[in-house]
Amino acid sequence: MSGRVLPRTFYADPSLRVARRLLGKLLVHETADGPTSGRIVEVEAYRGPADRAAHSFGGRRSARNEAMYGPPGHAYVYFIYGIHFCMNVVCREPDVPEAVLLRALEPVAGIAVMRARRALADAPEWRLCRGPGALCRAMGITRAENNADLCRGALRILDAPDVPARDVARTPRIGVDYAGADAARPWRFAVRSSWAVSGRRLR
DNA sequence: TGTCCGATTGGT
DNA sequence: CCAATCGGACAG
Repeated sequence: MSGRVLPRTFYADPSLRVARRLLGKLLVHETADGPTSGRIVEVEAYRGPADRAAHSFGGRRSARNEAMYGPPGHAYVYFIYGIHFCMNVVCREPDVPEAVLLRALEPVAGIAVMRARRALADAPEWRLCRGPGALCRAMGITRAENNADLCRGALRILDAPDVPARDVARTPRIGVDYAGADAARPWRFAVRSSWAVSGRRLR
């Protein structure tokens, strides 16, 4: 599992740009269970105080979303529906709360470990990291990884070839119908050719 | 302190 | 379509 760790400057940009560029990169997590990794194939940009769908909408700041206000290149992990965790990558400089939600990966390494963690009988590989909650479960990402530095440590993102524009789809974000006009903005990015992408089939 | 509901998932 | 399951956000 080699490859350069993405430098902090990669994340010090608007979430829309970071989201697009994150496609194709490799998320790695080394735990006591063993290493797991996957290629990022679906993400969503959350754009800060002006974005009704963002946890930082209106400048909301609390213990839960504090990581969003921290330096770029860190994880923002939150607990949702009493069951699942979701992982975001924090963007931009401190006090500018933008982030990118990781929604799906193509499993690359540690597939047996992922399958064991998912506790889904005979889960096919393409299902292991499909969806933000599923991805965290398979990768062993929980509350403990909130605020983790992605540039050094057990949870990190490695550089890998960019996905060409013709293979990238843009759609509205999923599960944010409450966000009014912002619900329709095309801030979800997904790799068309990937079988691991969540939701409805892309074109 | 009490109520409401979510950036989800998997099974019916 | 719906239950699972809990803690954040906000009203009072």
